[in-house]
Amino acid sequence: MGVFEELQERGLIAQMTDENEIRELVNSGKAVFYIGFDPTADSLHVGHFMALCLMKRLQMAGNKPIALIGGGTAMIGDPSGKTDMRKMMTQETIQHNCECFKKQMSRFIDFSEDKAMMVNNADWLLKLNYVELLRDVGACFSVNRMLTAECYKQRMERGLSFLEFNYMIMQSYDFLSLYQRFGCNLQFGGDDQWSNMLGGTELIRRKLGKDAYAMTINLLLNSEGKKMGKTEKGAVWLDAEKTSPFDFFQYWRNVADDDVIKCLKMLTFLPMDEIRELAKLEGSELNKAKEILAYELTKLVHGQEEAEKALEGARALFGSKSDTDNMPSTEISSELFNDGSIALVDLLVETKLAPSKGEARRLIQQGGISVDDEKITDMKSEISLSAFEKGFAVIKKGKKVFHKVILK
RNA sequence: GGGAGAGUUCCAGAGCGGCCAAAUGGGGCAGACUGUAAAUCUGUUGUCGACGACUUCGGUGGUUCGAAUCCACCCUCUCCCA
Repeated sequence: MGVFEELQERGLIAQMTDENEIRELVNSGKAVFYIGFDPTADSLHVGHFMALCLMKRLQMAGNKPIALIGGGTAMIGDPSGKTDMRKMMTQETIQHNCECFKKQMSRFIDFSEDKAMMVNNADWLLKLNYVELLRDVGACFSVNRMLTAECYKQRMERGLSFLEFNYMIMQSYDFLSLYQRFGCNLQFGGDDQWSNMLGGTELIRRKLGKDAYAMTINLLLNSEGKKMGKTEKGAVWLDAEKTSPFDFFQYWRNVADDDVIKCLKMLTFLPMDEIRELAKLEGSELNKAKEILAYELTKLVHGQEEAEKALEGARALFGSKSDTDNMPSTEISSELFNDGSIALVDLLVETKLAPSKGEARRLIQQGGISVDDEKITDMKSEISLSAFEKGFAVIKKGKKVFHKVILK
């Protein structure tokens, strides 16, 4: 079984320009392909992670990946599938984000010995001359055709600026450039990129009379059809500073029953045989599969050590043992105490368990807060220094959020 | 360039001089039930020294005892005509 078949079986493949050609290229291990990442934030998130996994899978099969960082395209902003216009990003922010991306990517992909490359499209896009580009590339695009592209559909109702409209041209130009520089004739990406990618293959055909191919992978959607990897608080980041390994672990530990197997298939490197076994589990047994999913992903993103810690921490907490070593924590100084005690409300705000005192009061009133396993419902409660005799206290918010408060 | 309309709290979307911290729905948070799942039901959802006070309805000024609501100018967006 080739890598292509494996991708297929894992449910990753969404659309392709030419199945046979792509299968051939990829399975023979001779493909040079690229995936683009626009630095729109200072950390990669789960969506990027899928693409990185794809890269890794193909790299393991002998193919050569090019990671394209979109320092140039980020200046434009991809309108695909977006309902609103993006805020324009400053050049400094983009530069900063590029650096962050680079760092994170090198952890997943092996860039040594020319086994993979990393390039930034700012290197060629920013130098472009407007009129030259129009004559060179603009002539190859039909506005009529572009307007019918799926990715602009939502925007046709709410408005699309000329700036964003050009995104497709920029991405197409990238593909052309990479083809010419590195012989890259394959582009992969999320399914929302399909139109943009087709633009590239067509540009190459028109300009060079050569064939290039594109393939998209399915977006990670949950059983309700919403994008996964997002929480109310924003994306689930790969940066440990932005999403702690414990929270990351918990996110996957808590996926819906219907989504576990899909996630295992699409996001982990577990052999398919093993996944098929797990797929037989039913009811509460599925919790095992969830635990494996969470562990595997945390291991991939944060390393084995962090994954073990998160797993043990979670087990201890939910298994009512008293292991507090791996719990998210906040250090507070005794200066915050007045006459040997601090209002619980203030403590909740201090630990960021509640964004405001009002919210903190509500949590307490509704019975959502316990301190050292003791439920507290009086919103005027004070926590005295004596509660910290062992050096710390554990606050539990709701059913799943644990937090250790350490006294300094 | 001409004309028409819109901008409200996390989102969608009511309100069109006082009864508005602002209907309703979604989302979030918490409670019950459970398997750290889903569904369901209940409560809650601007801030604070909290039966009260303070700051919010694109921005800046104005009218008024009183403005999200009326007026002027500005900004942004949508639509129609060119």
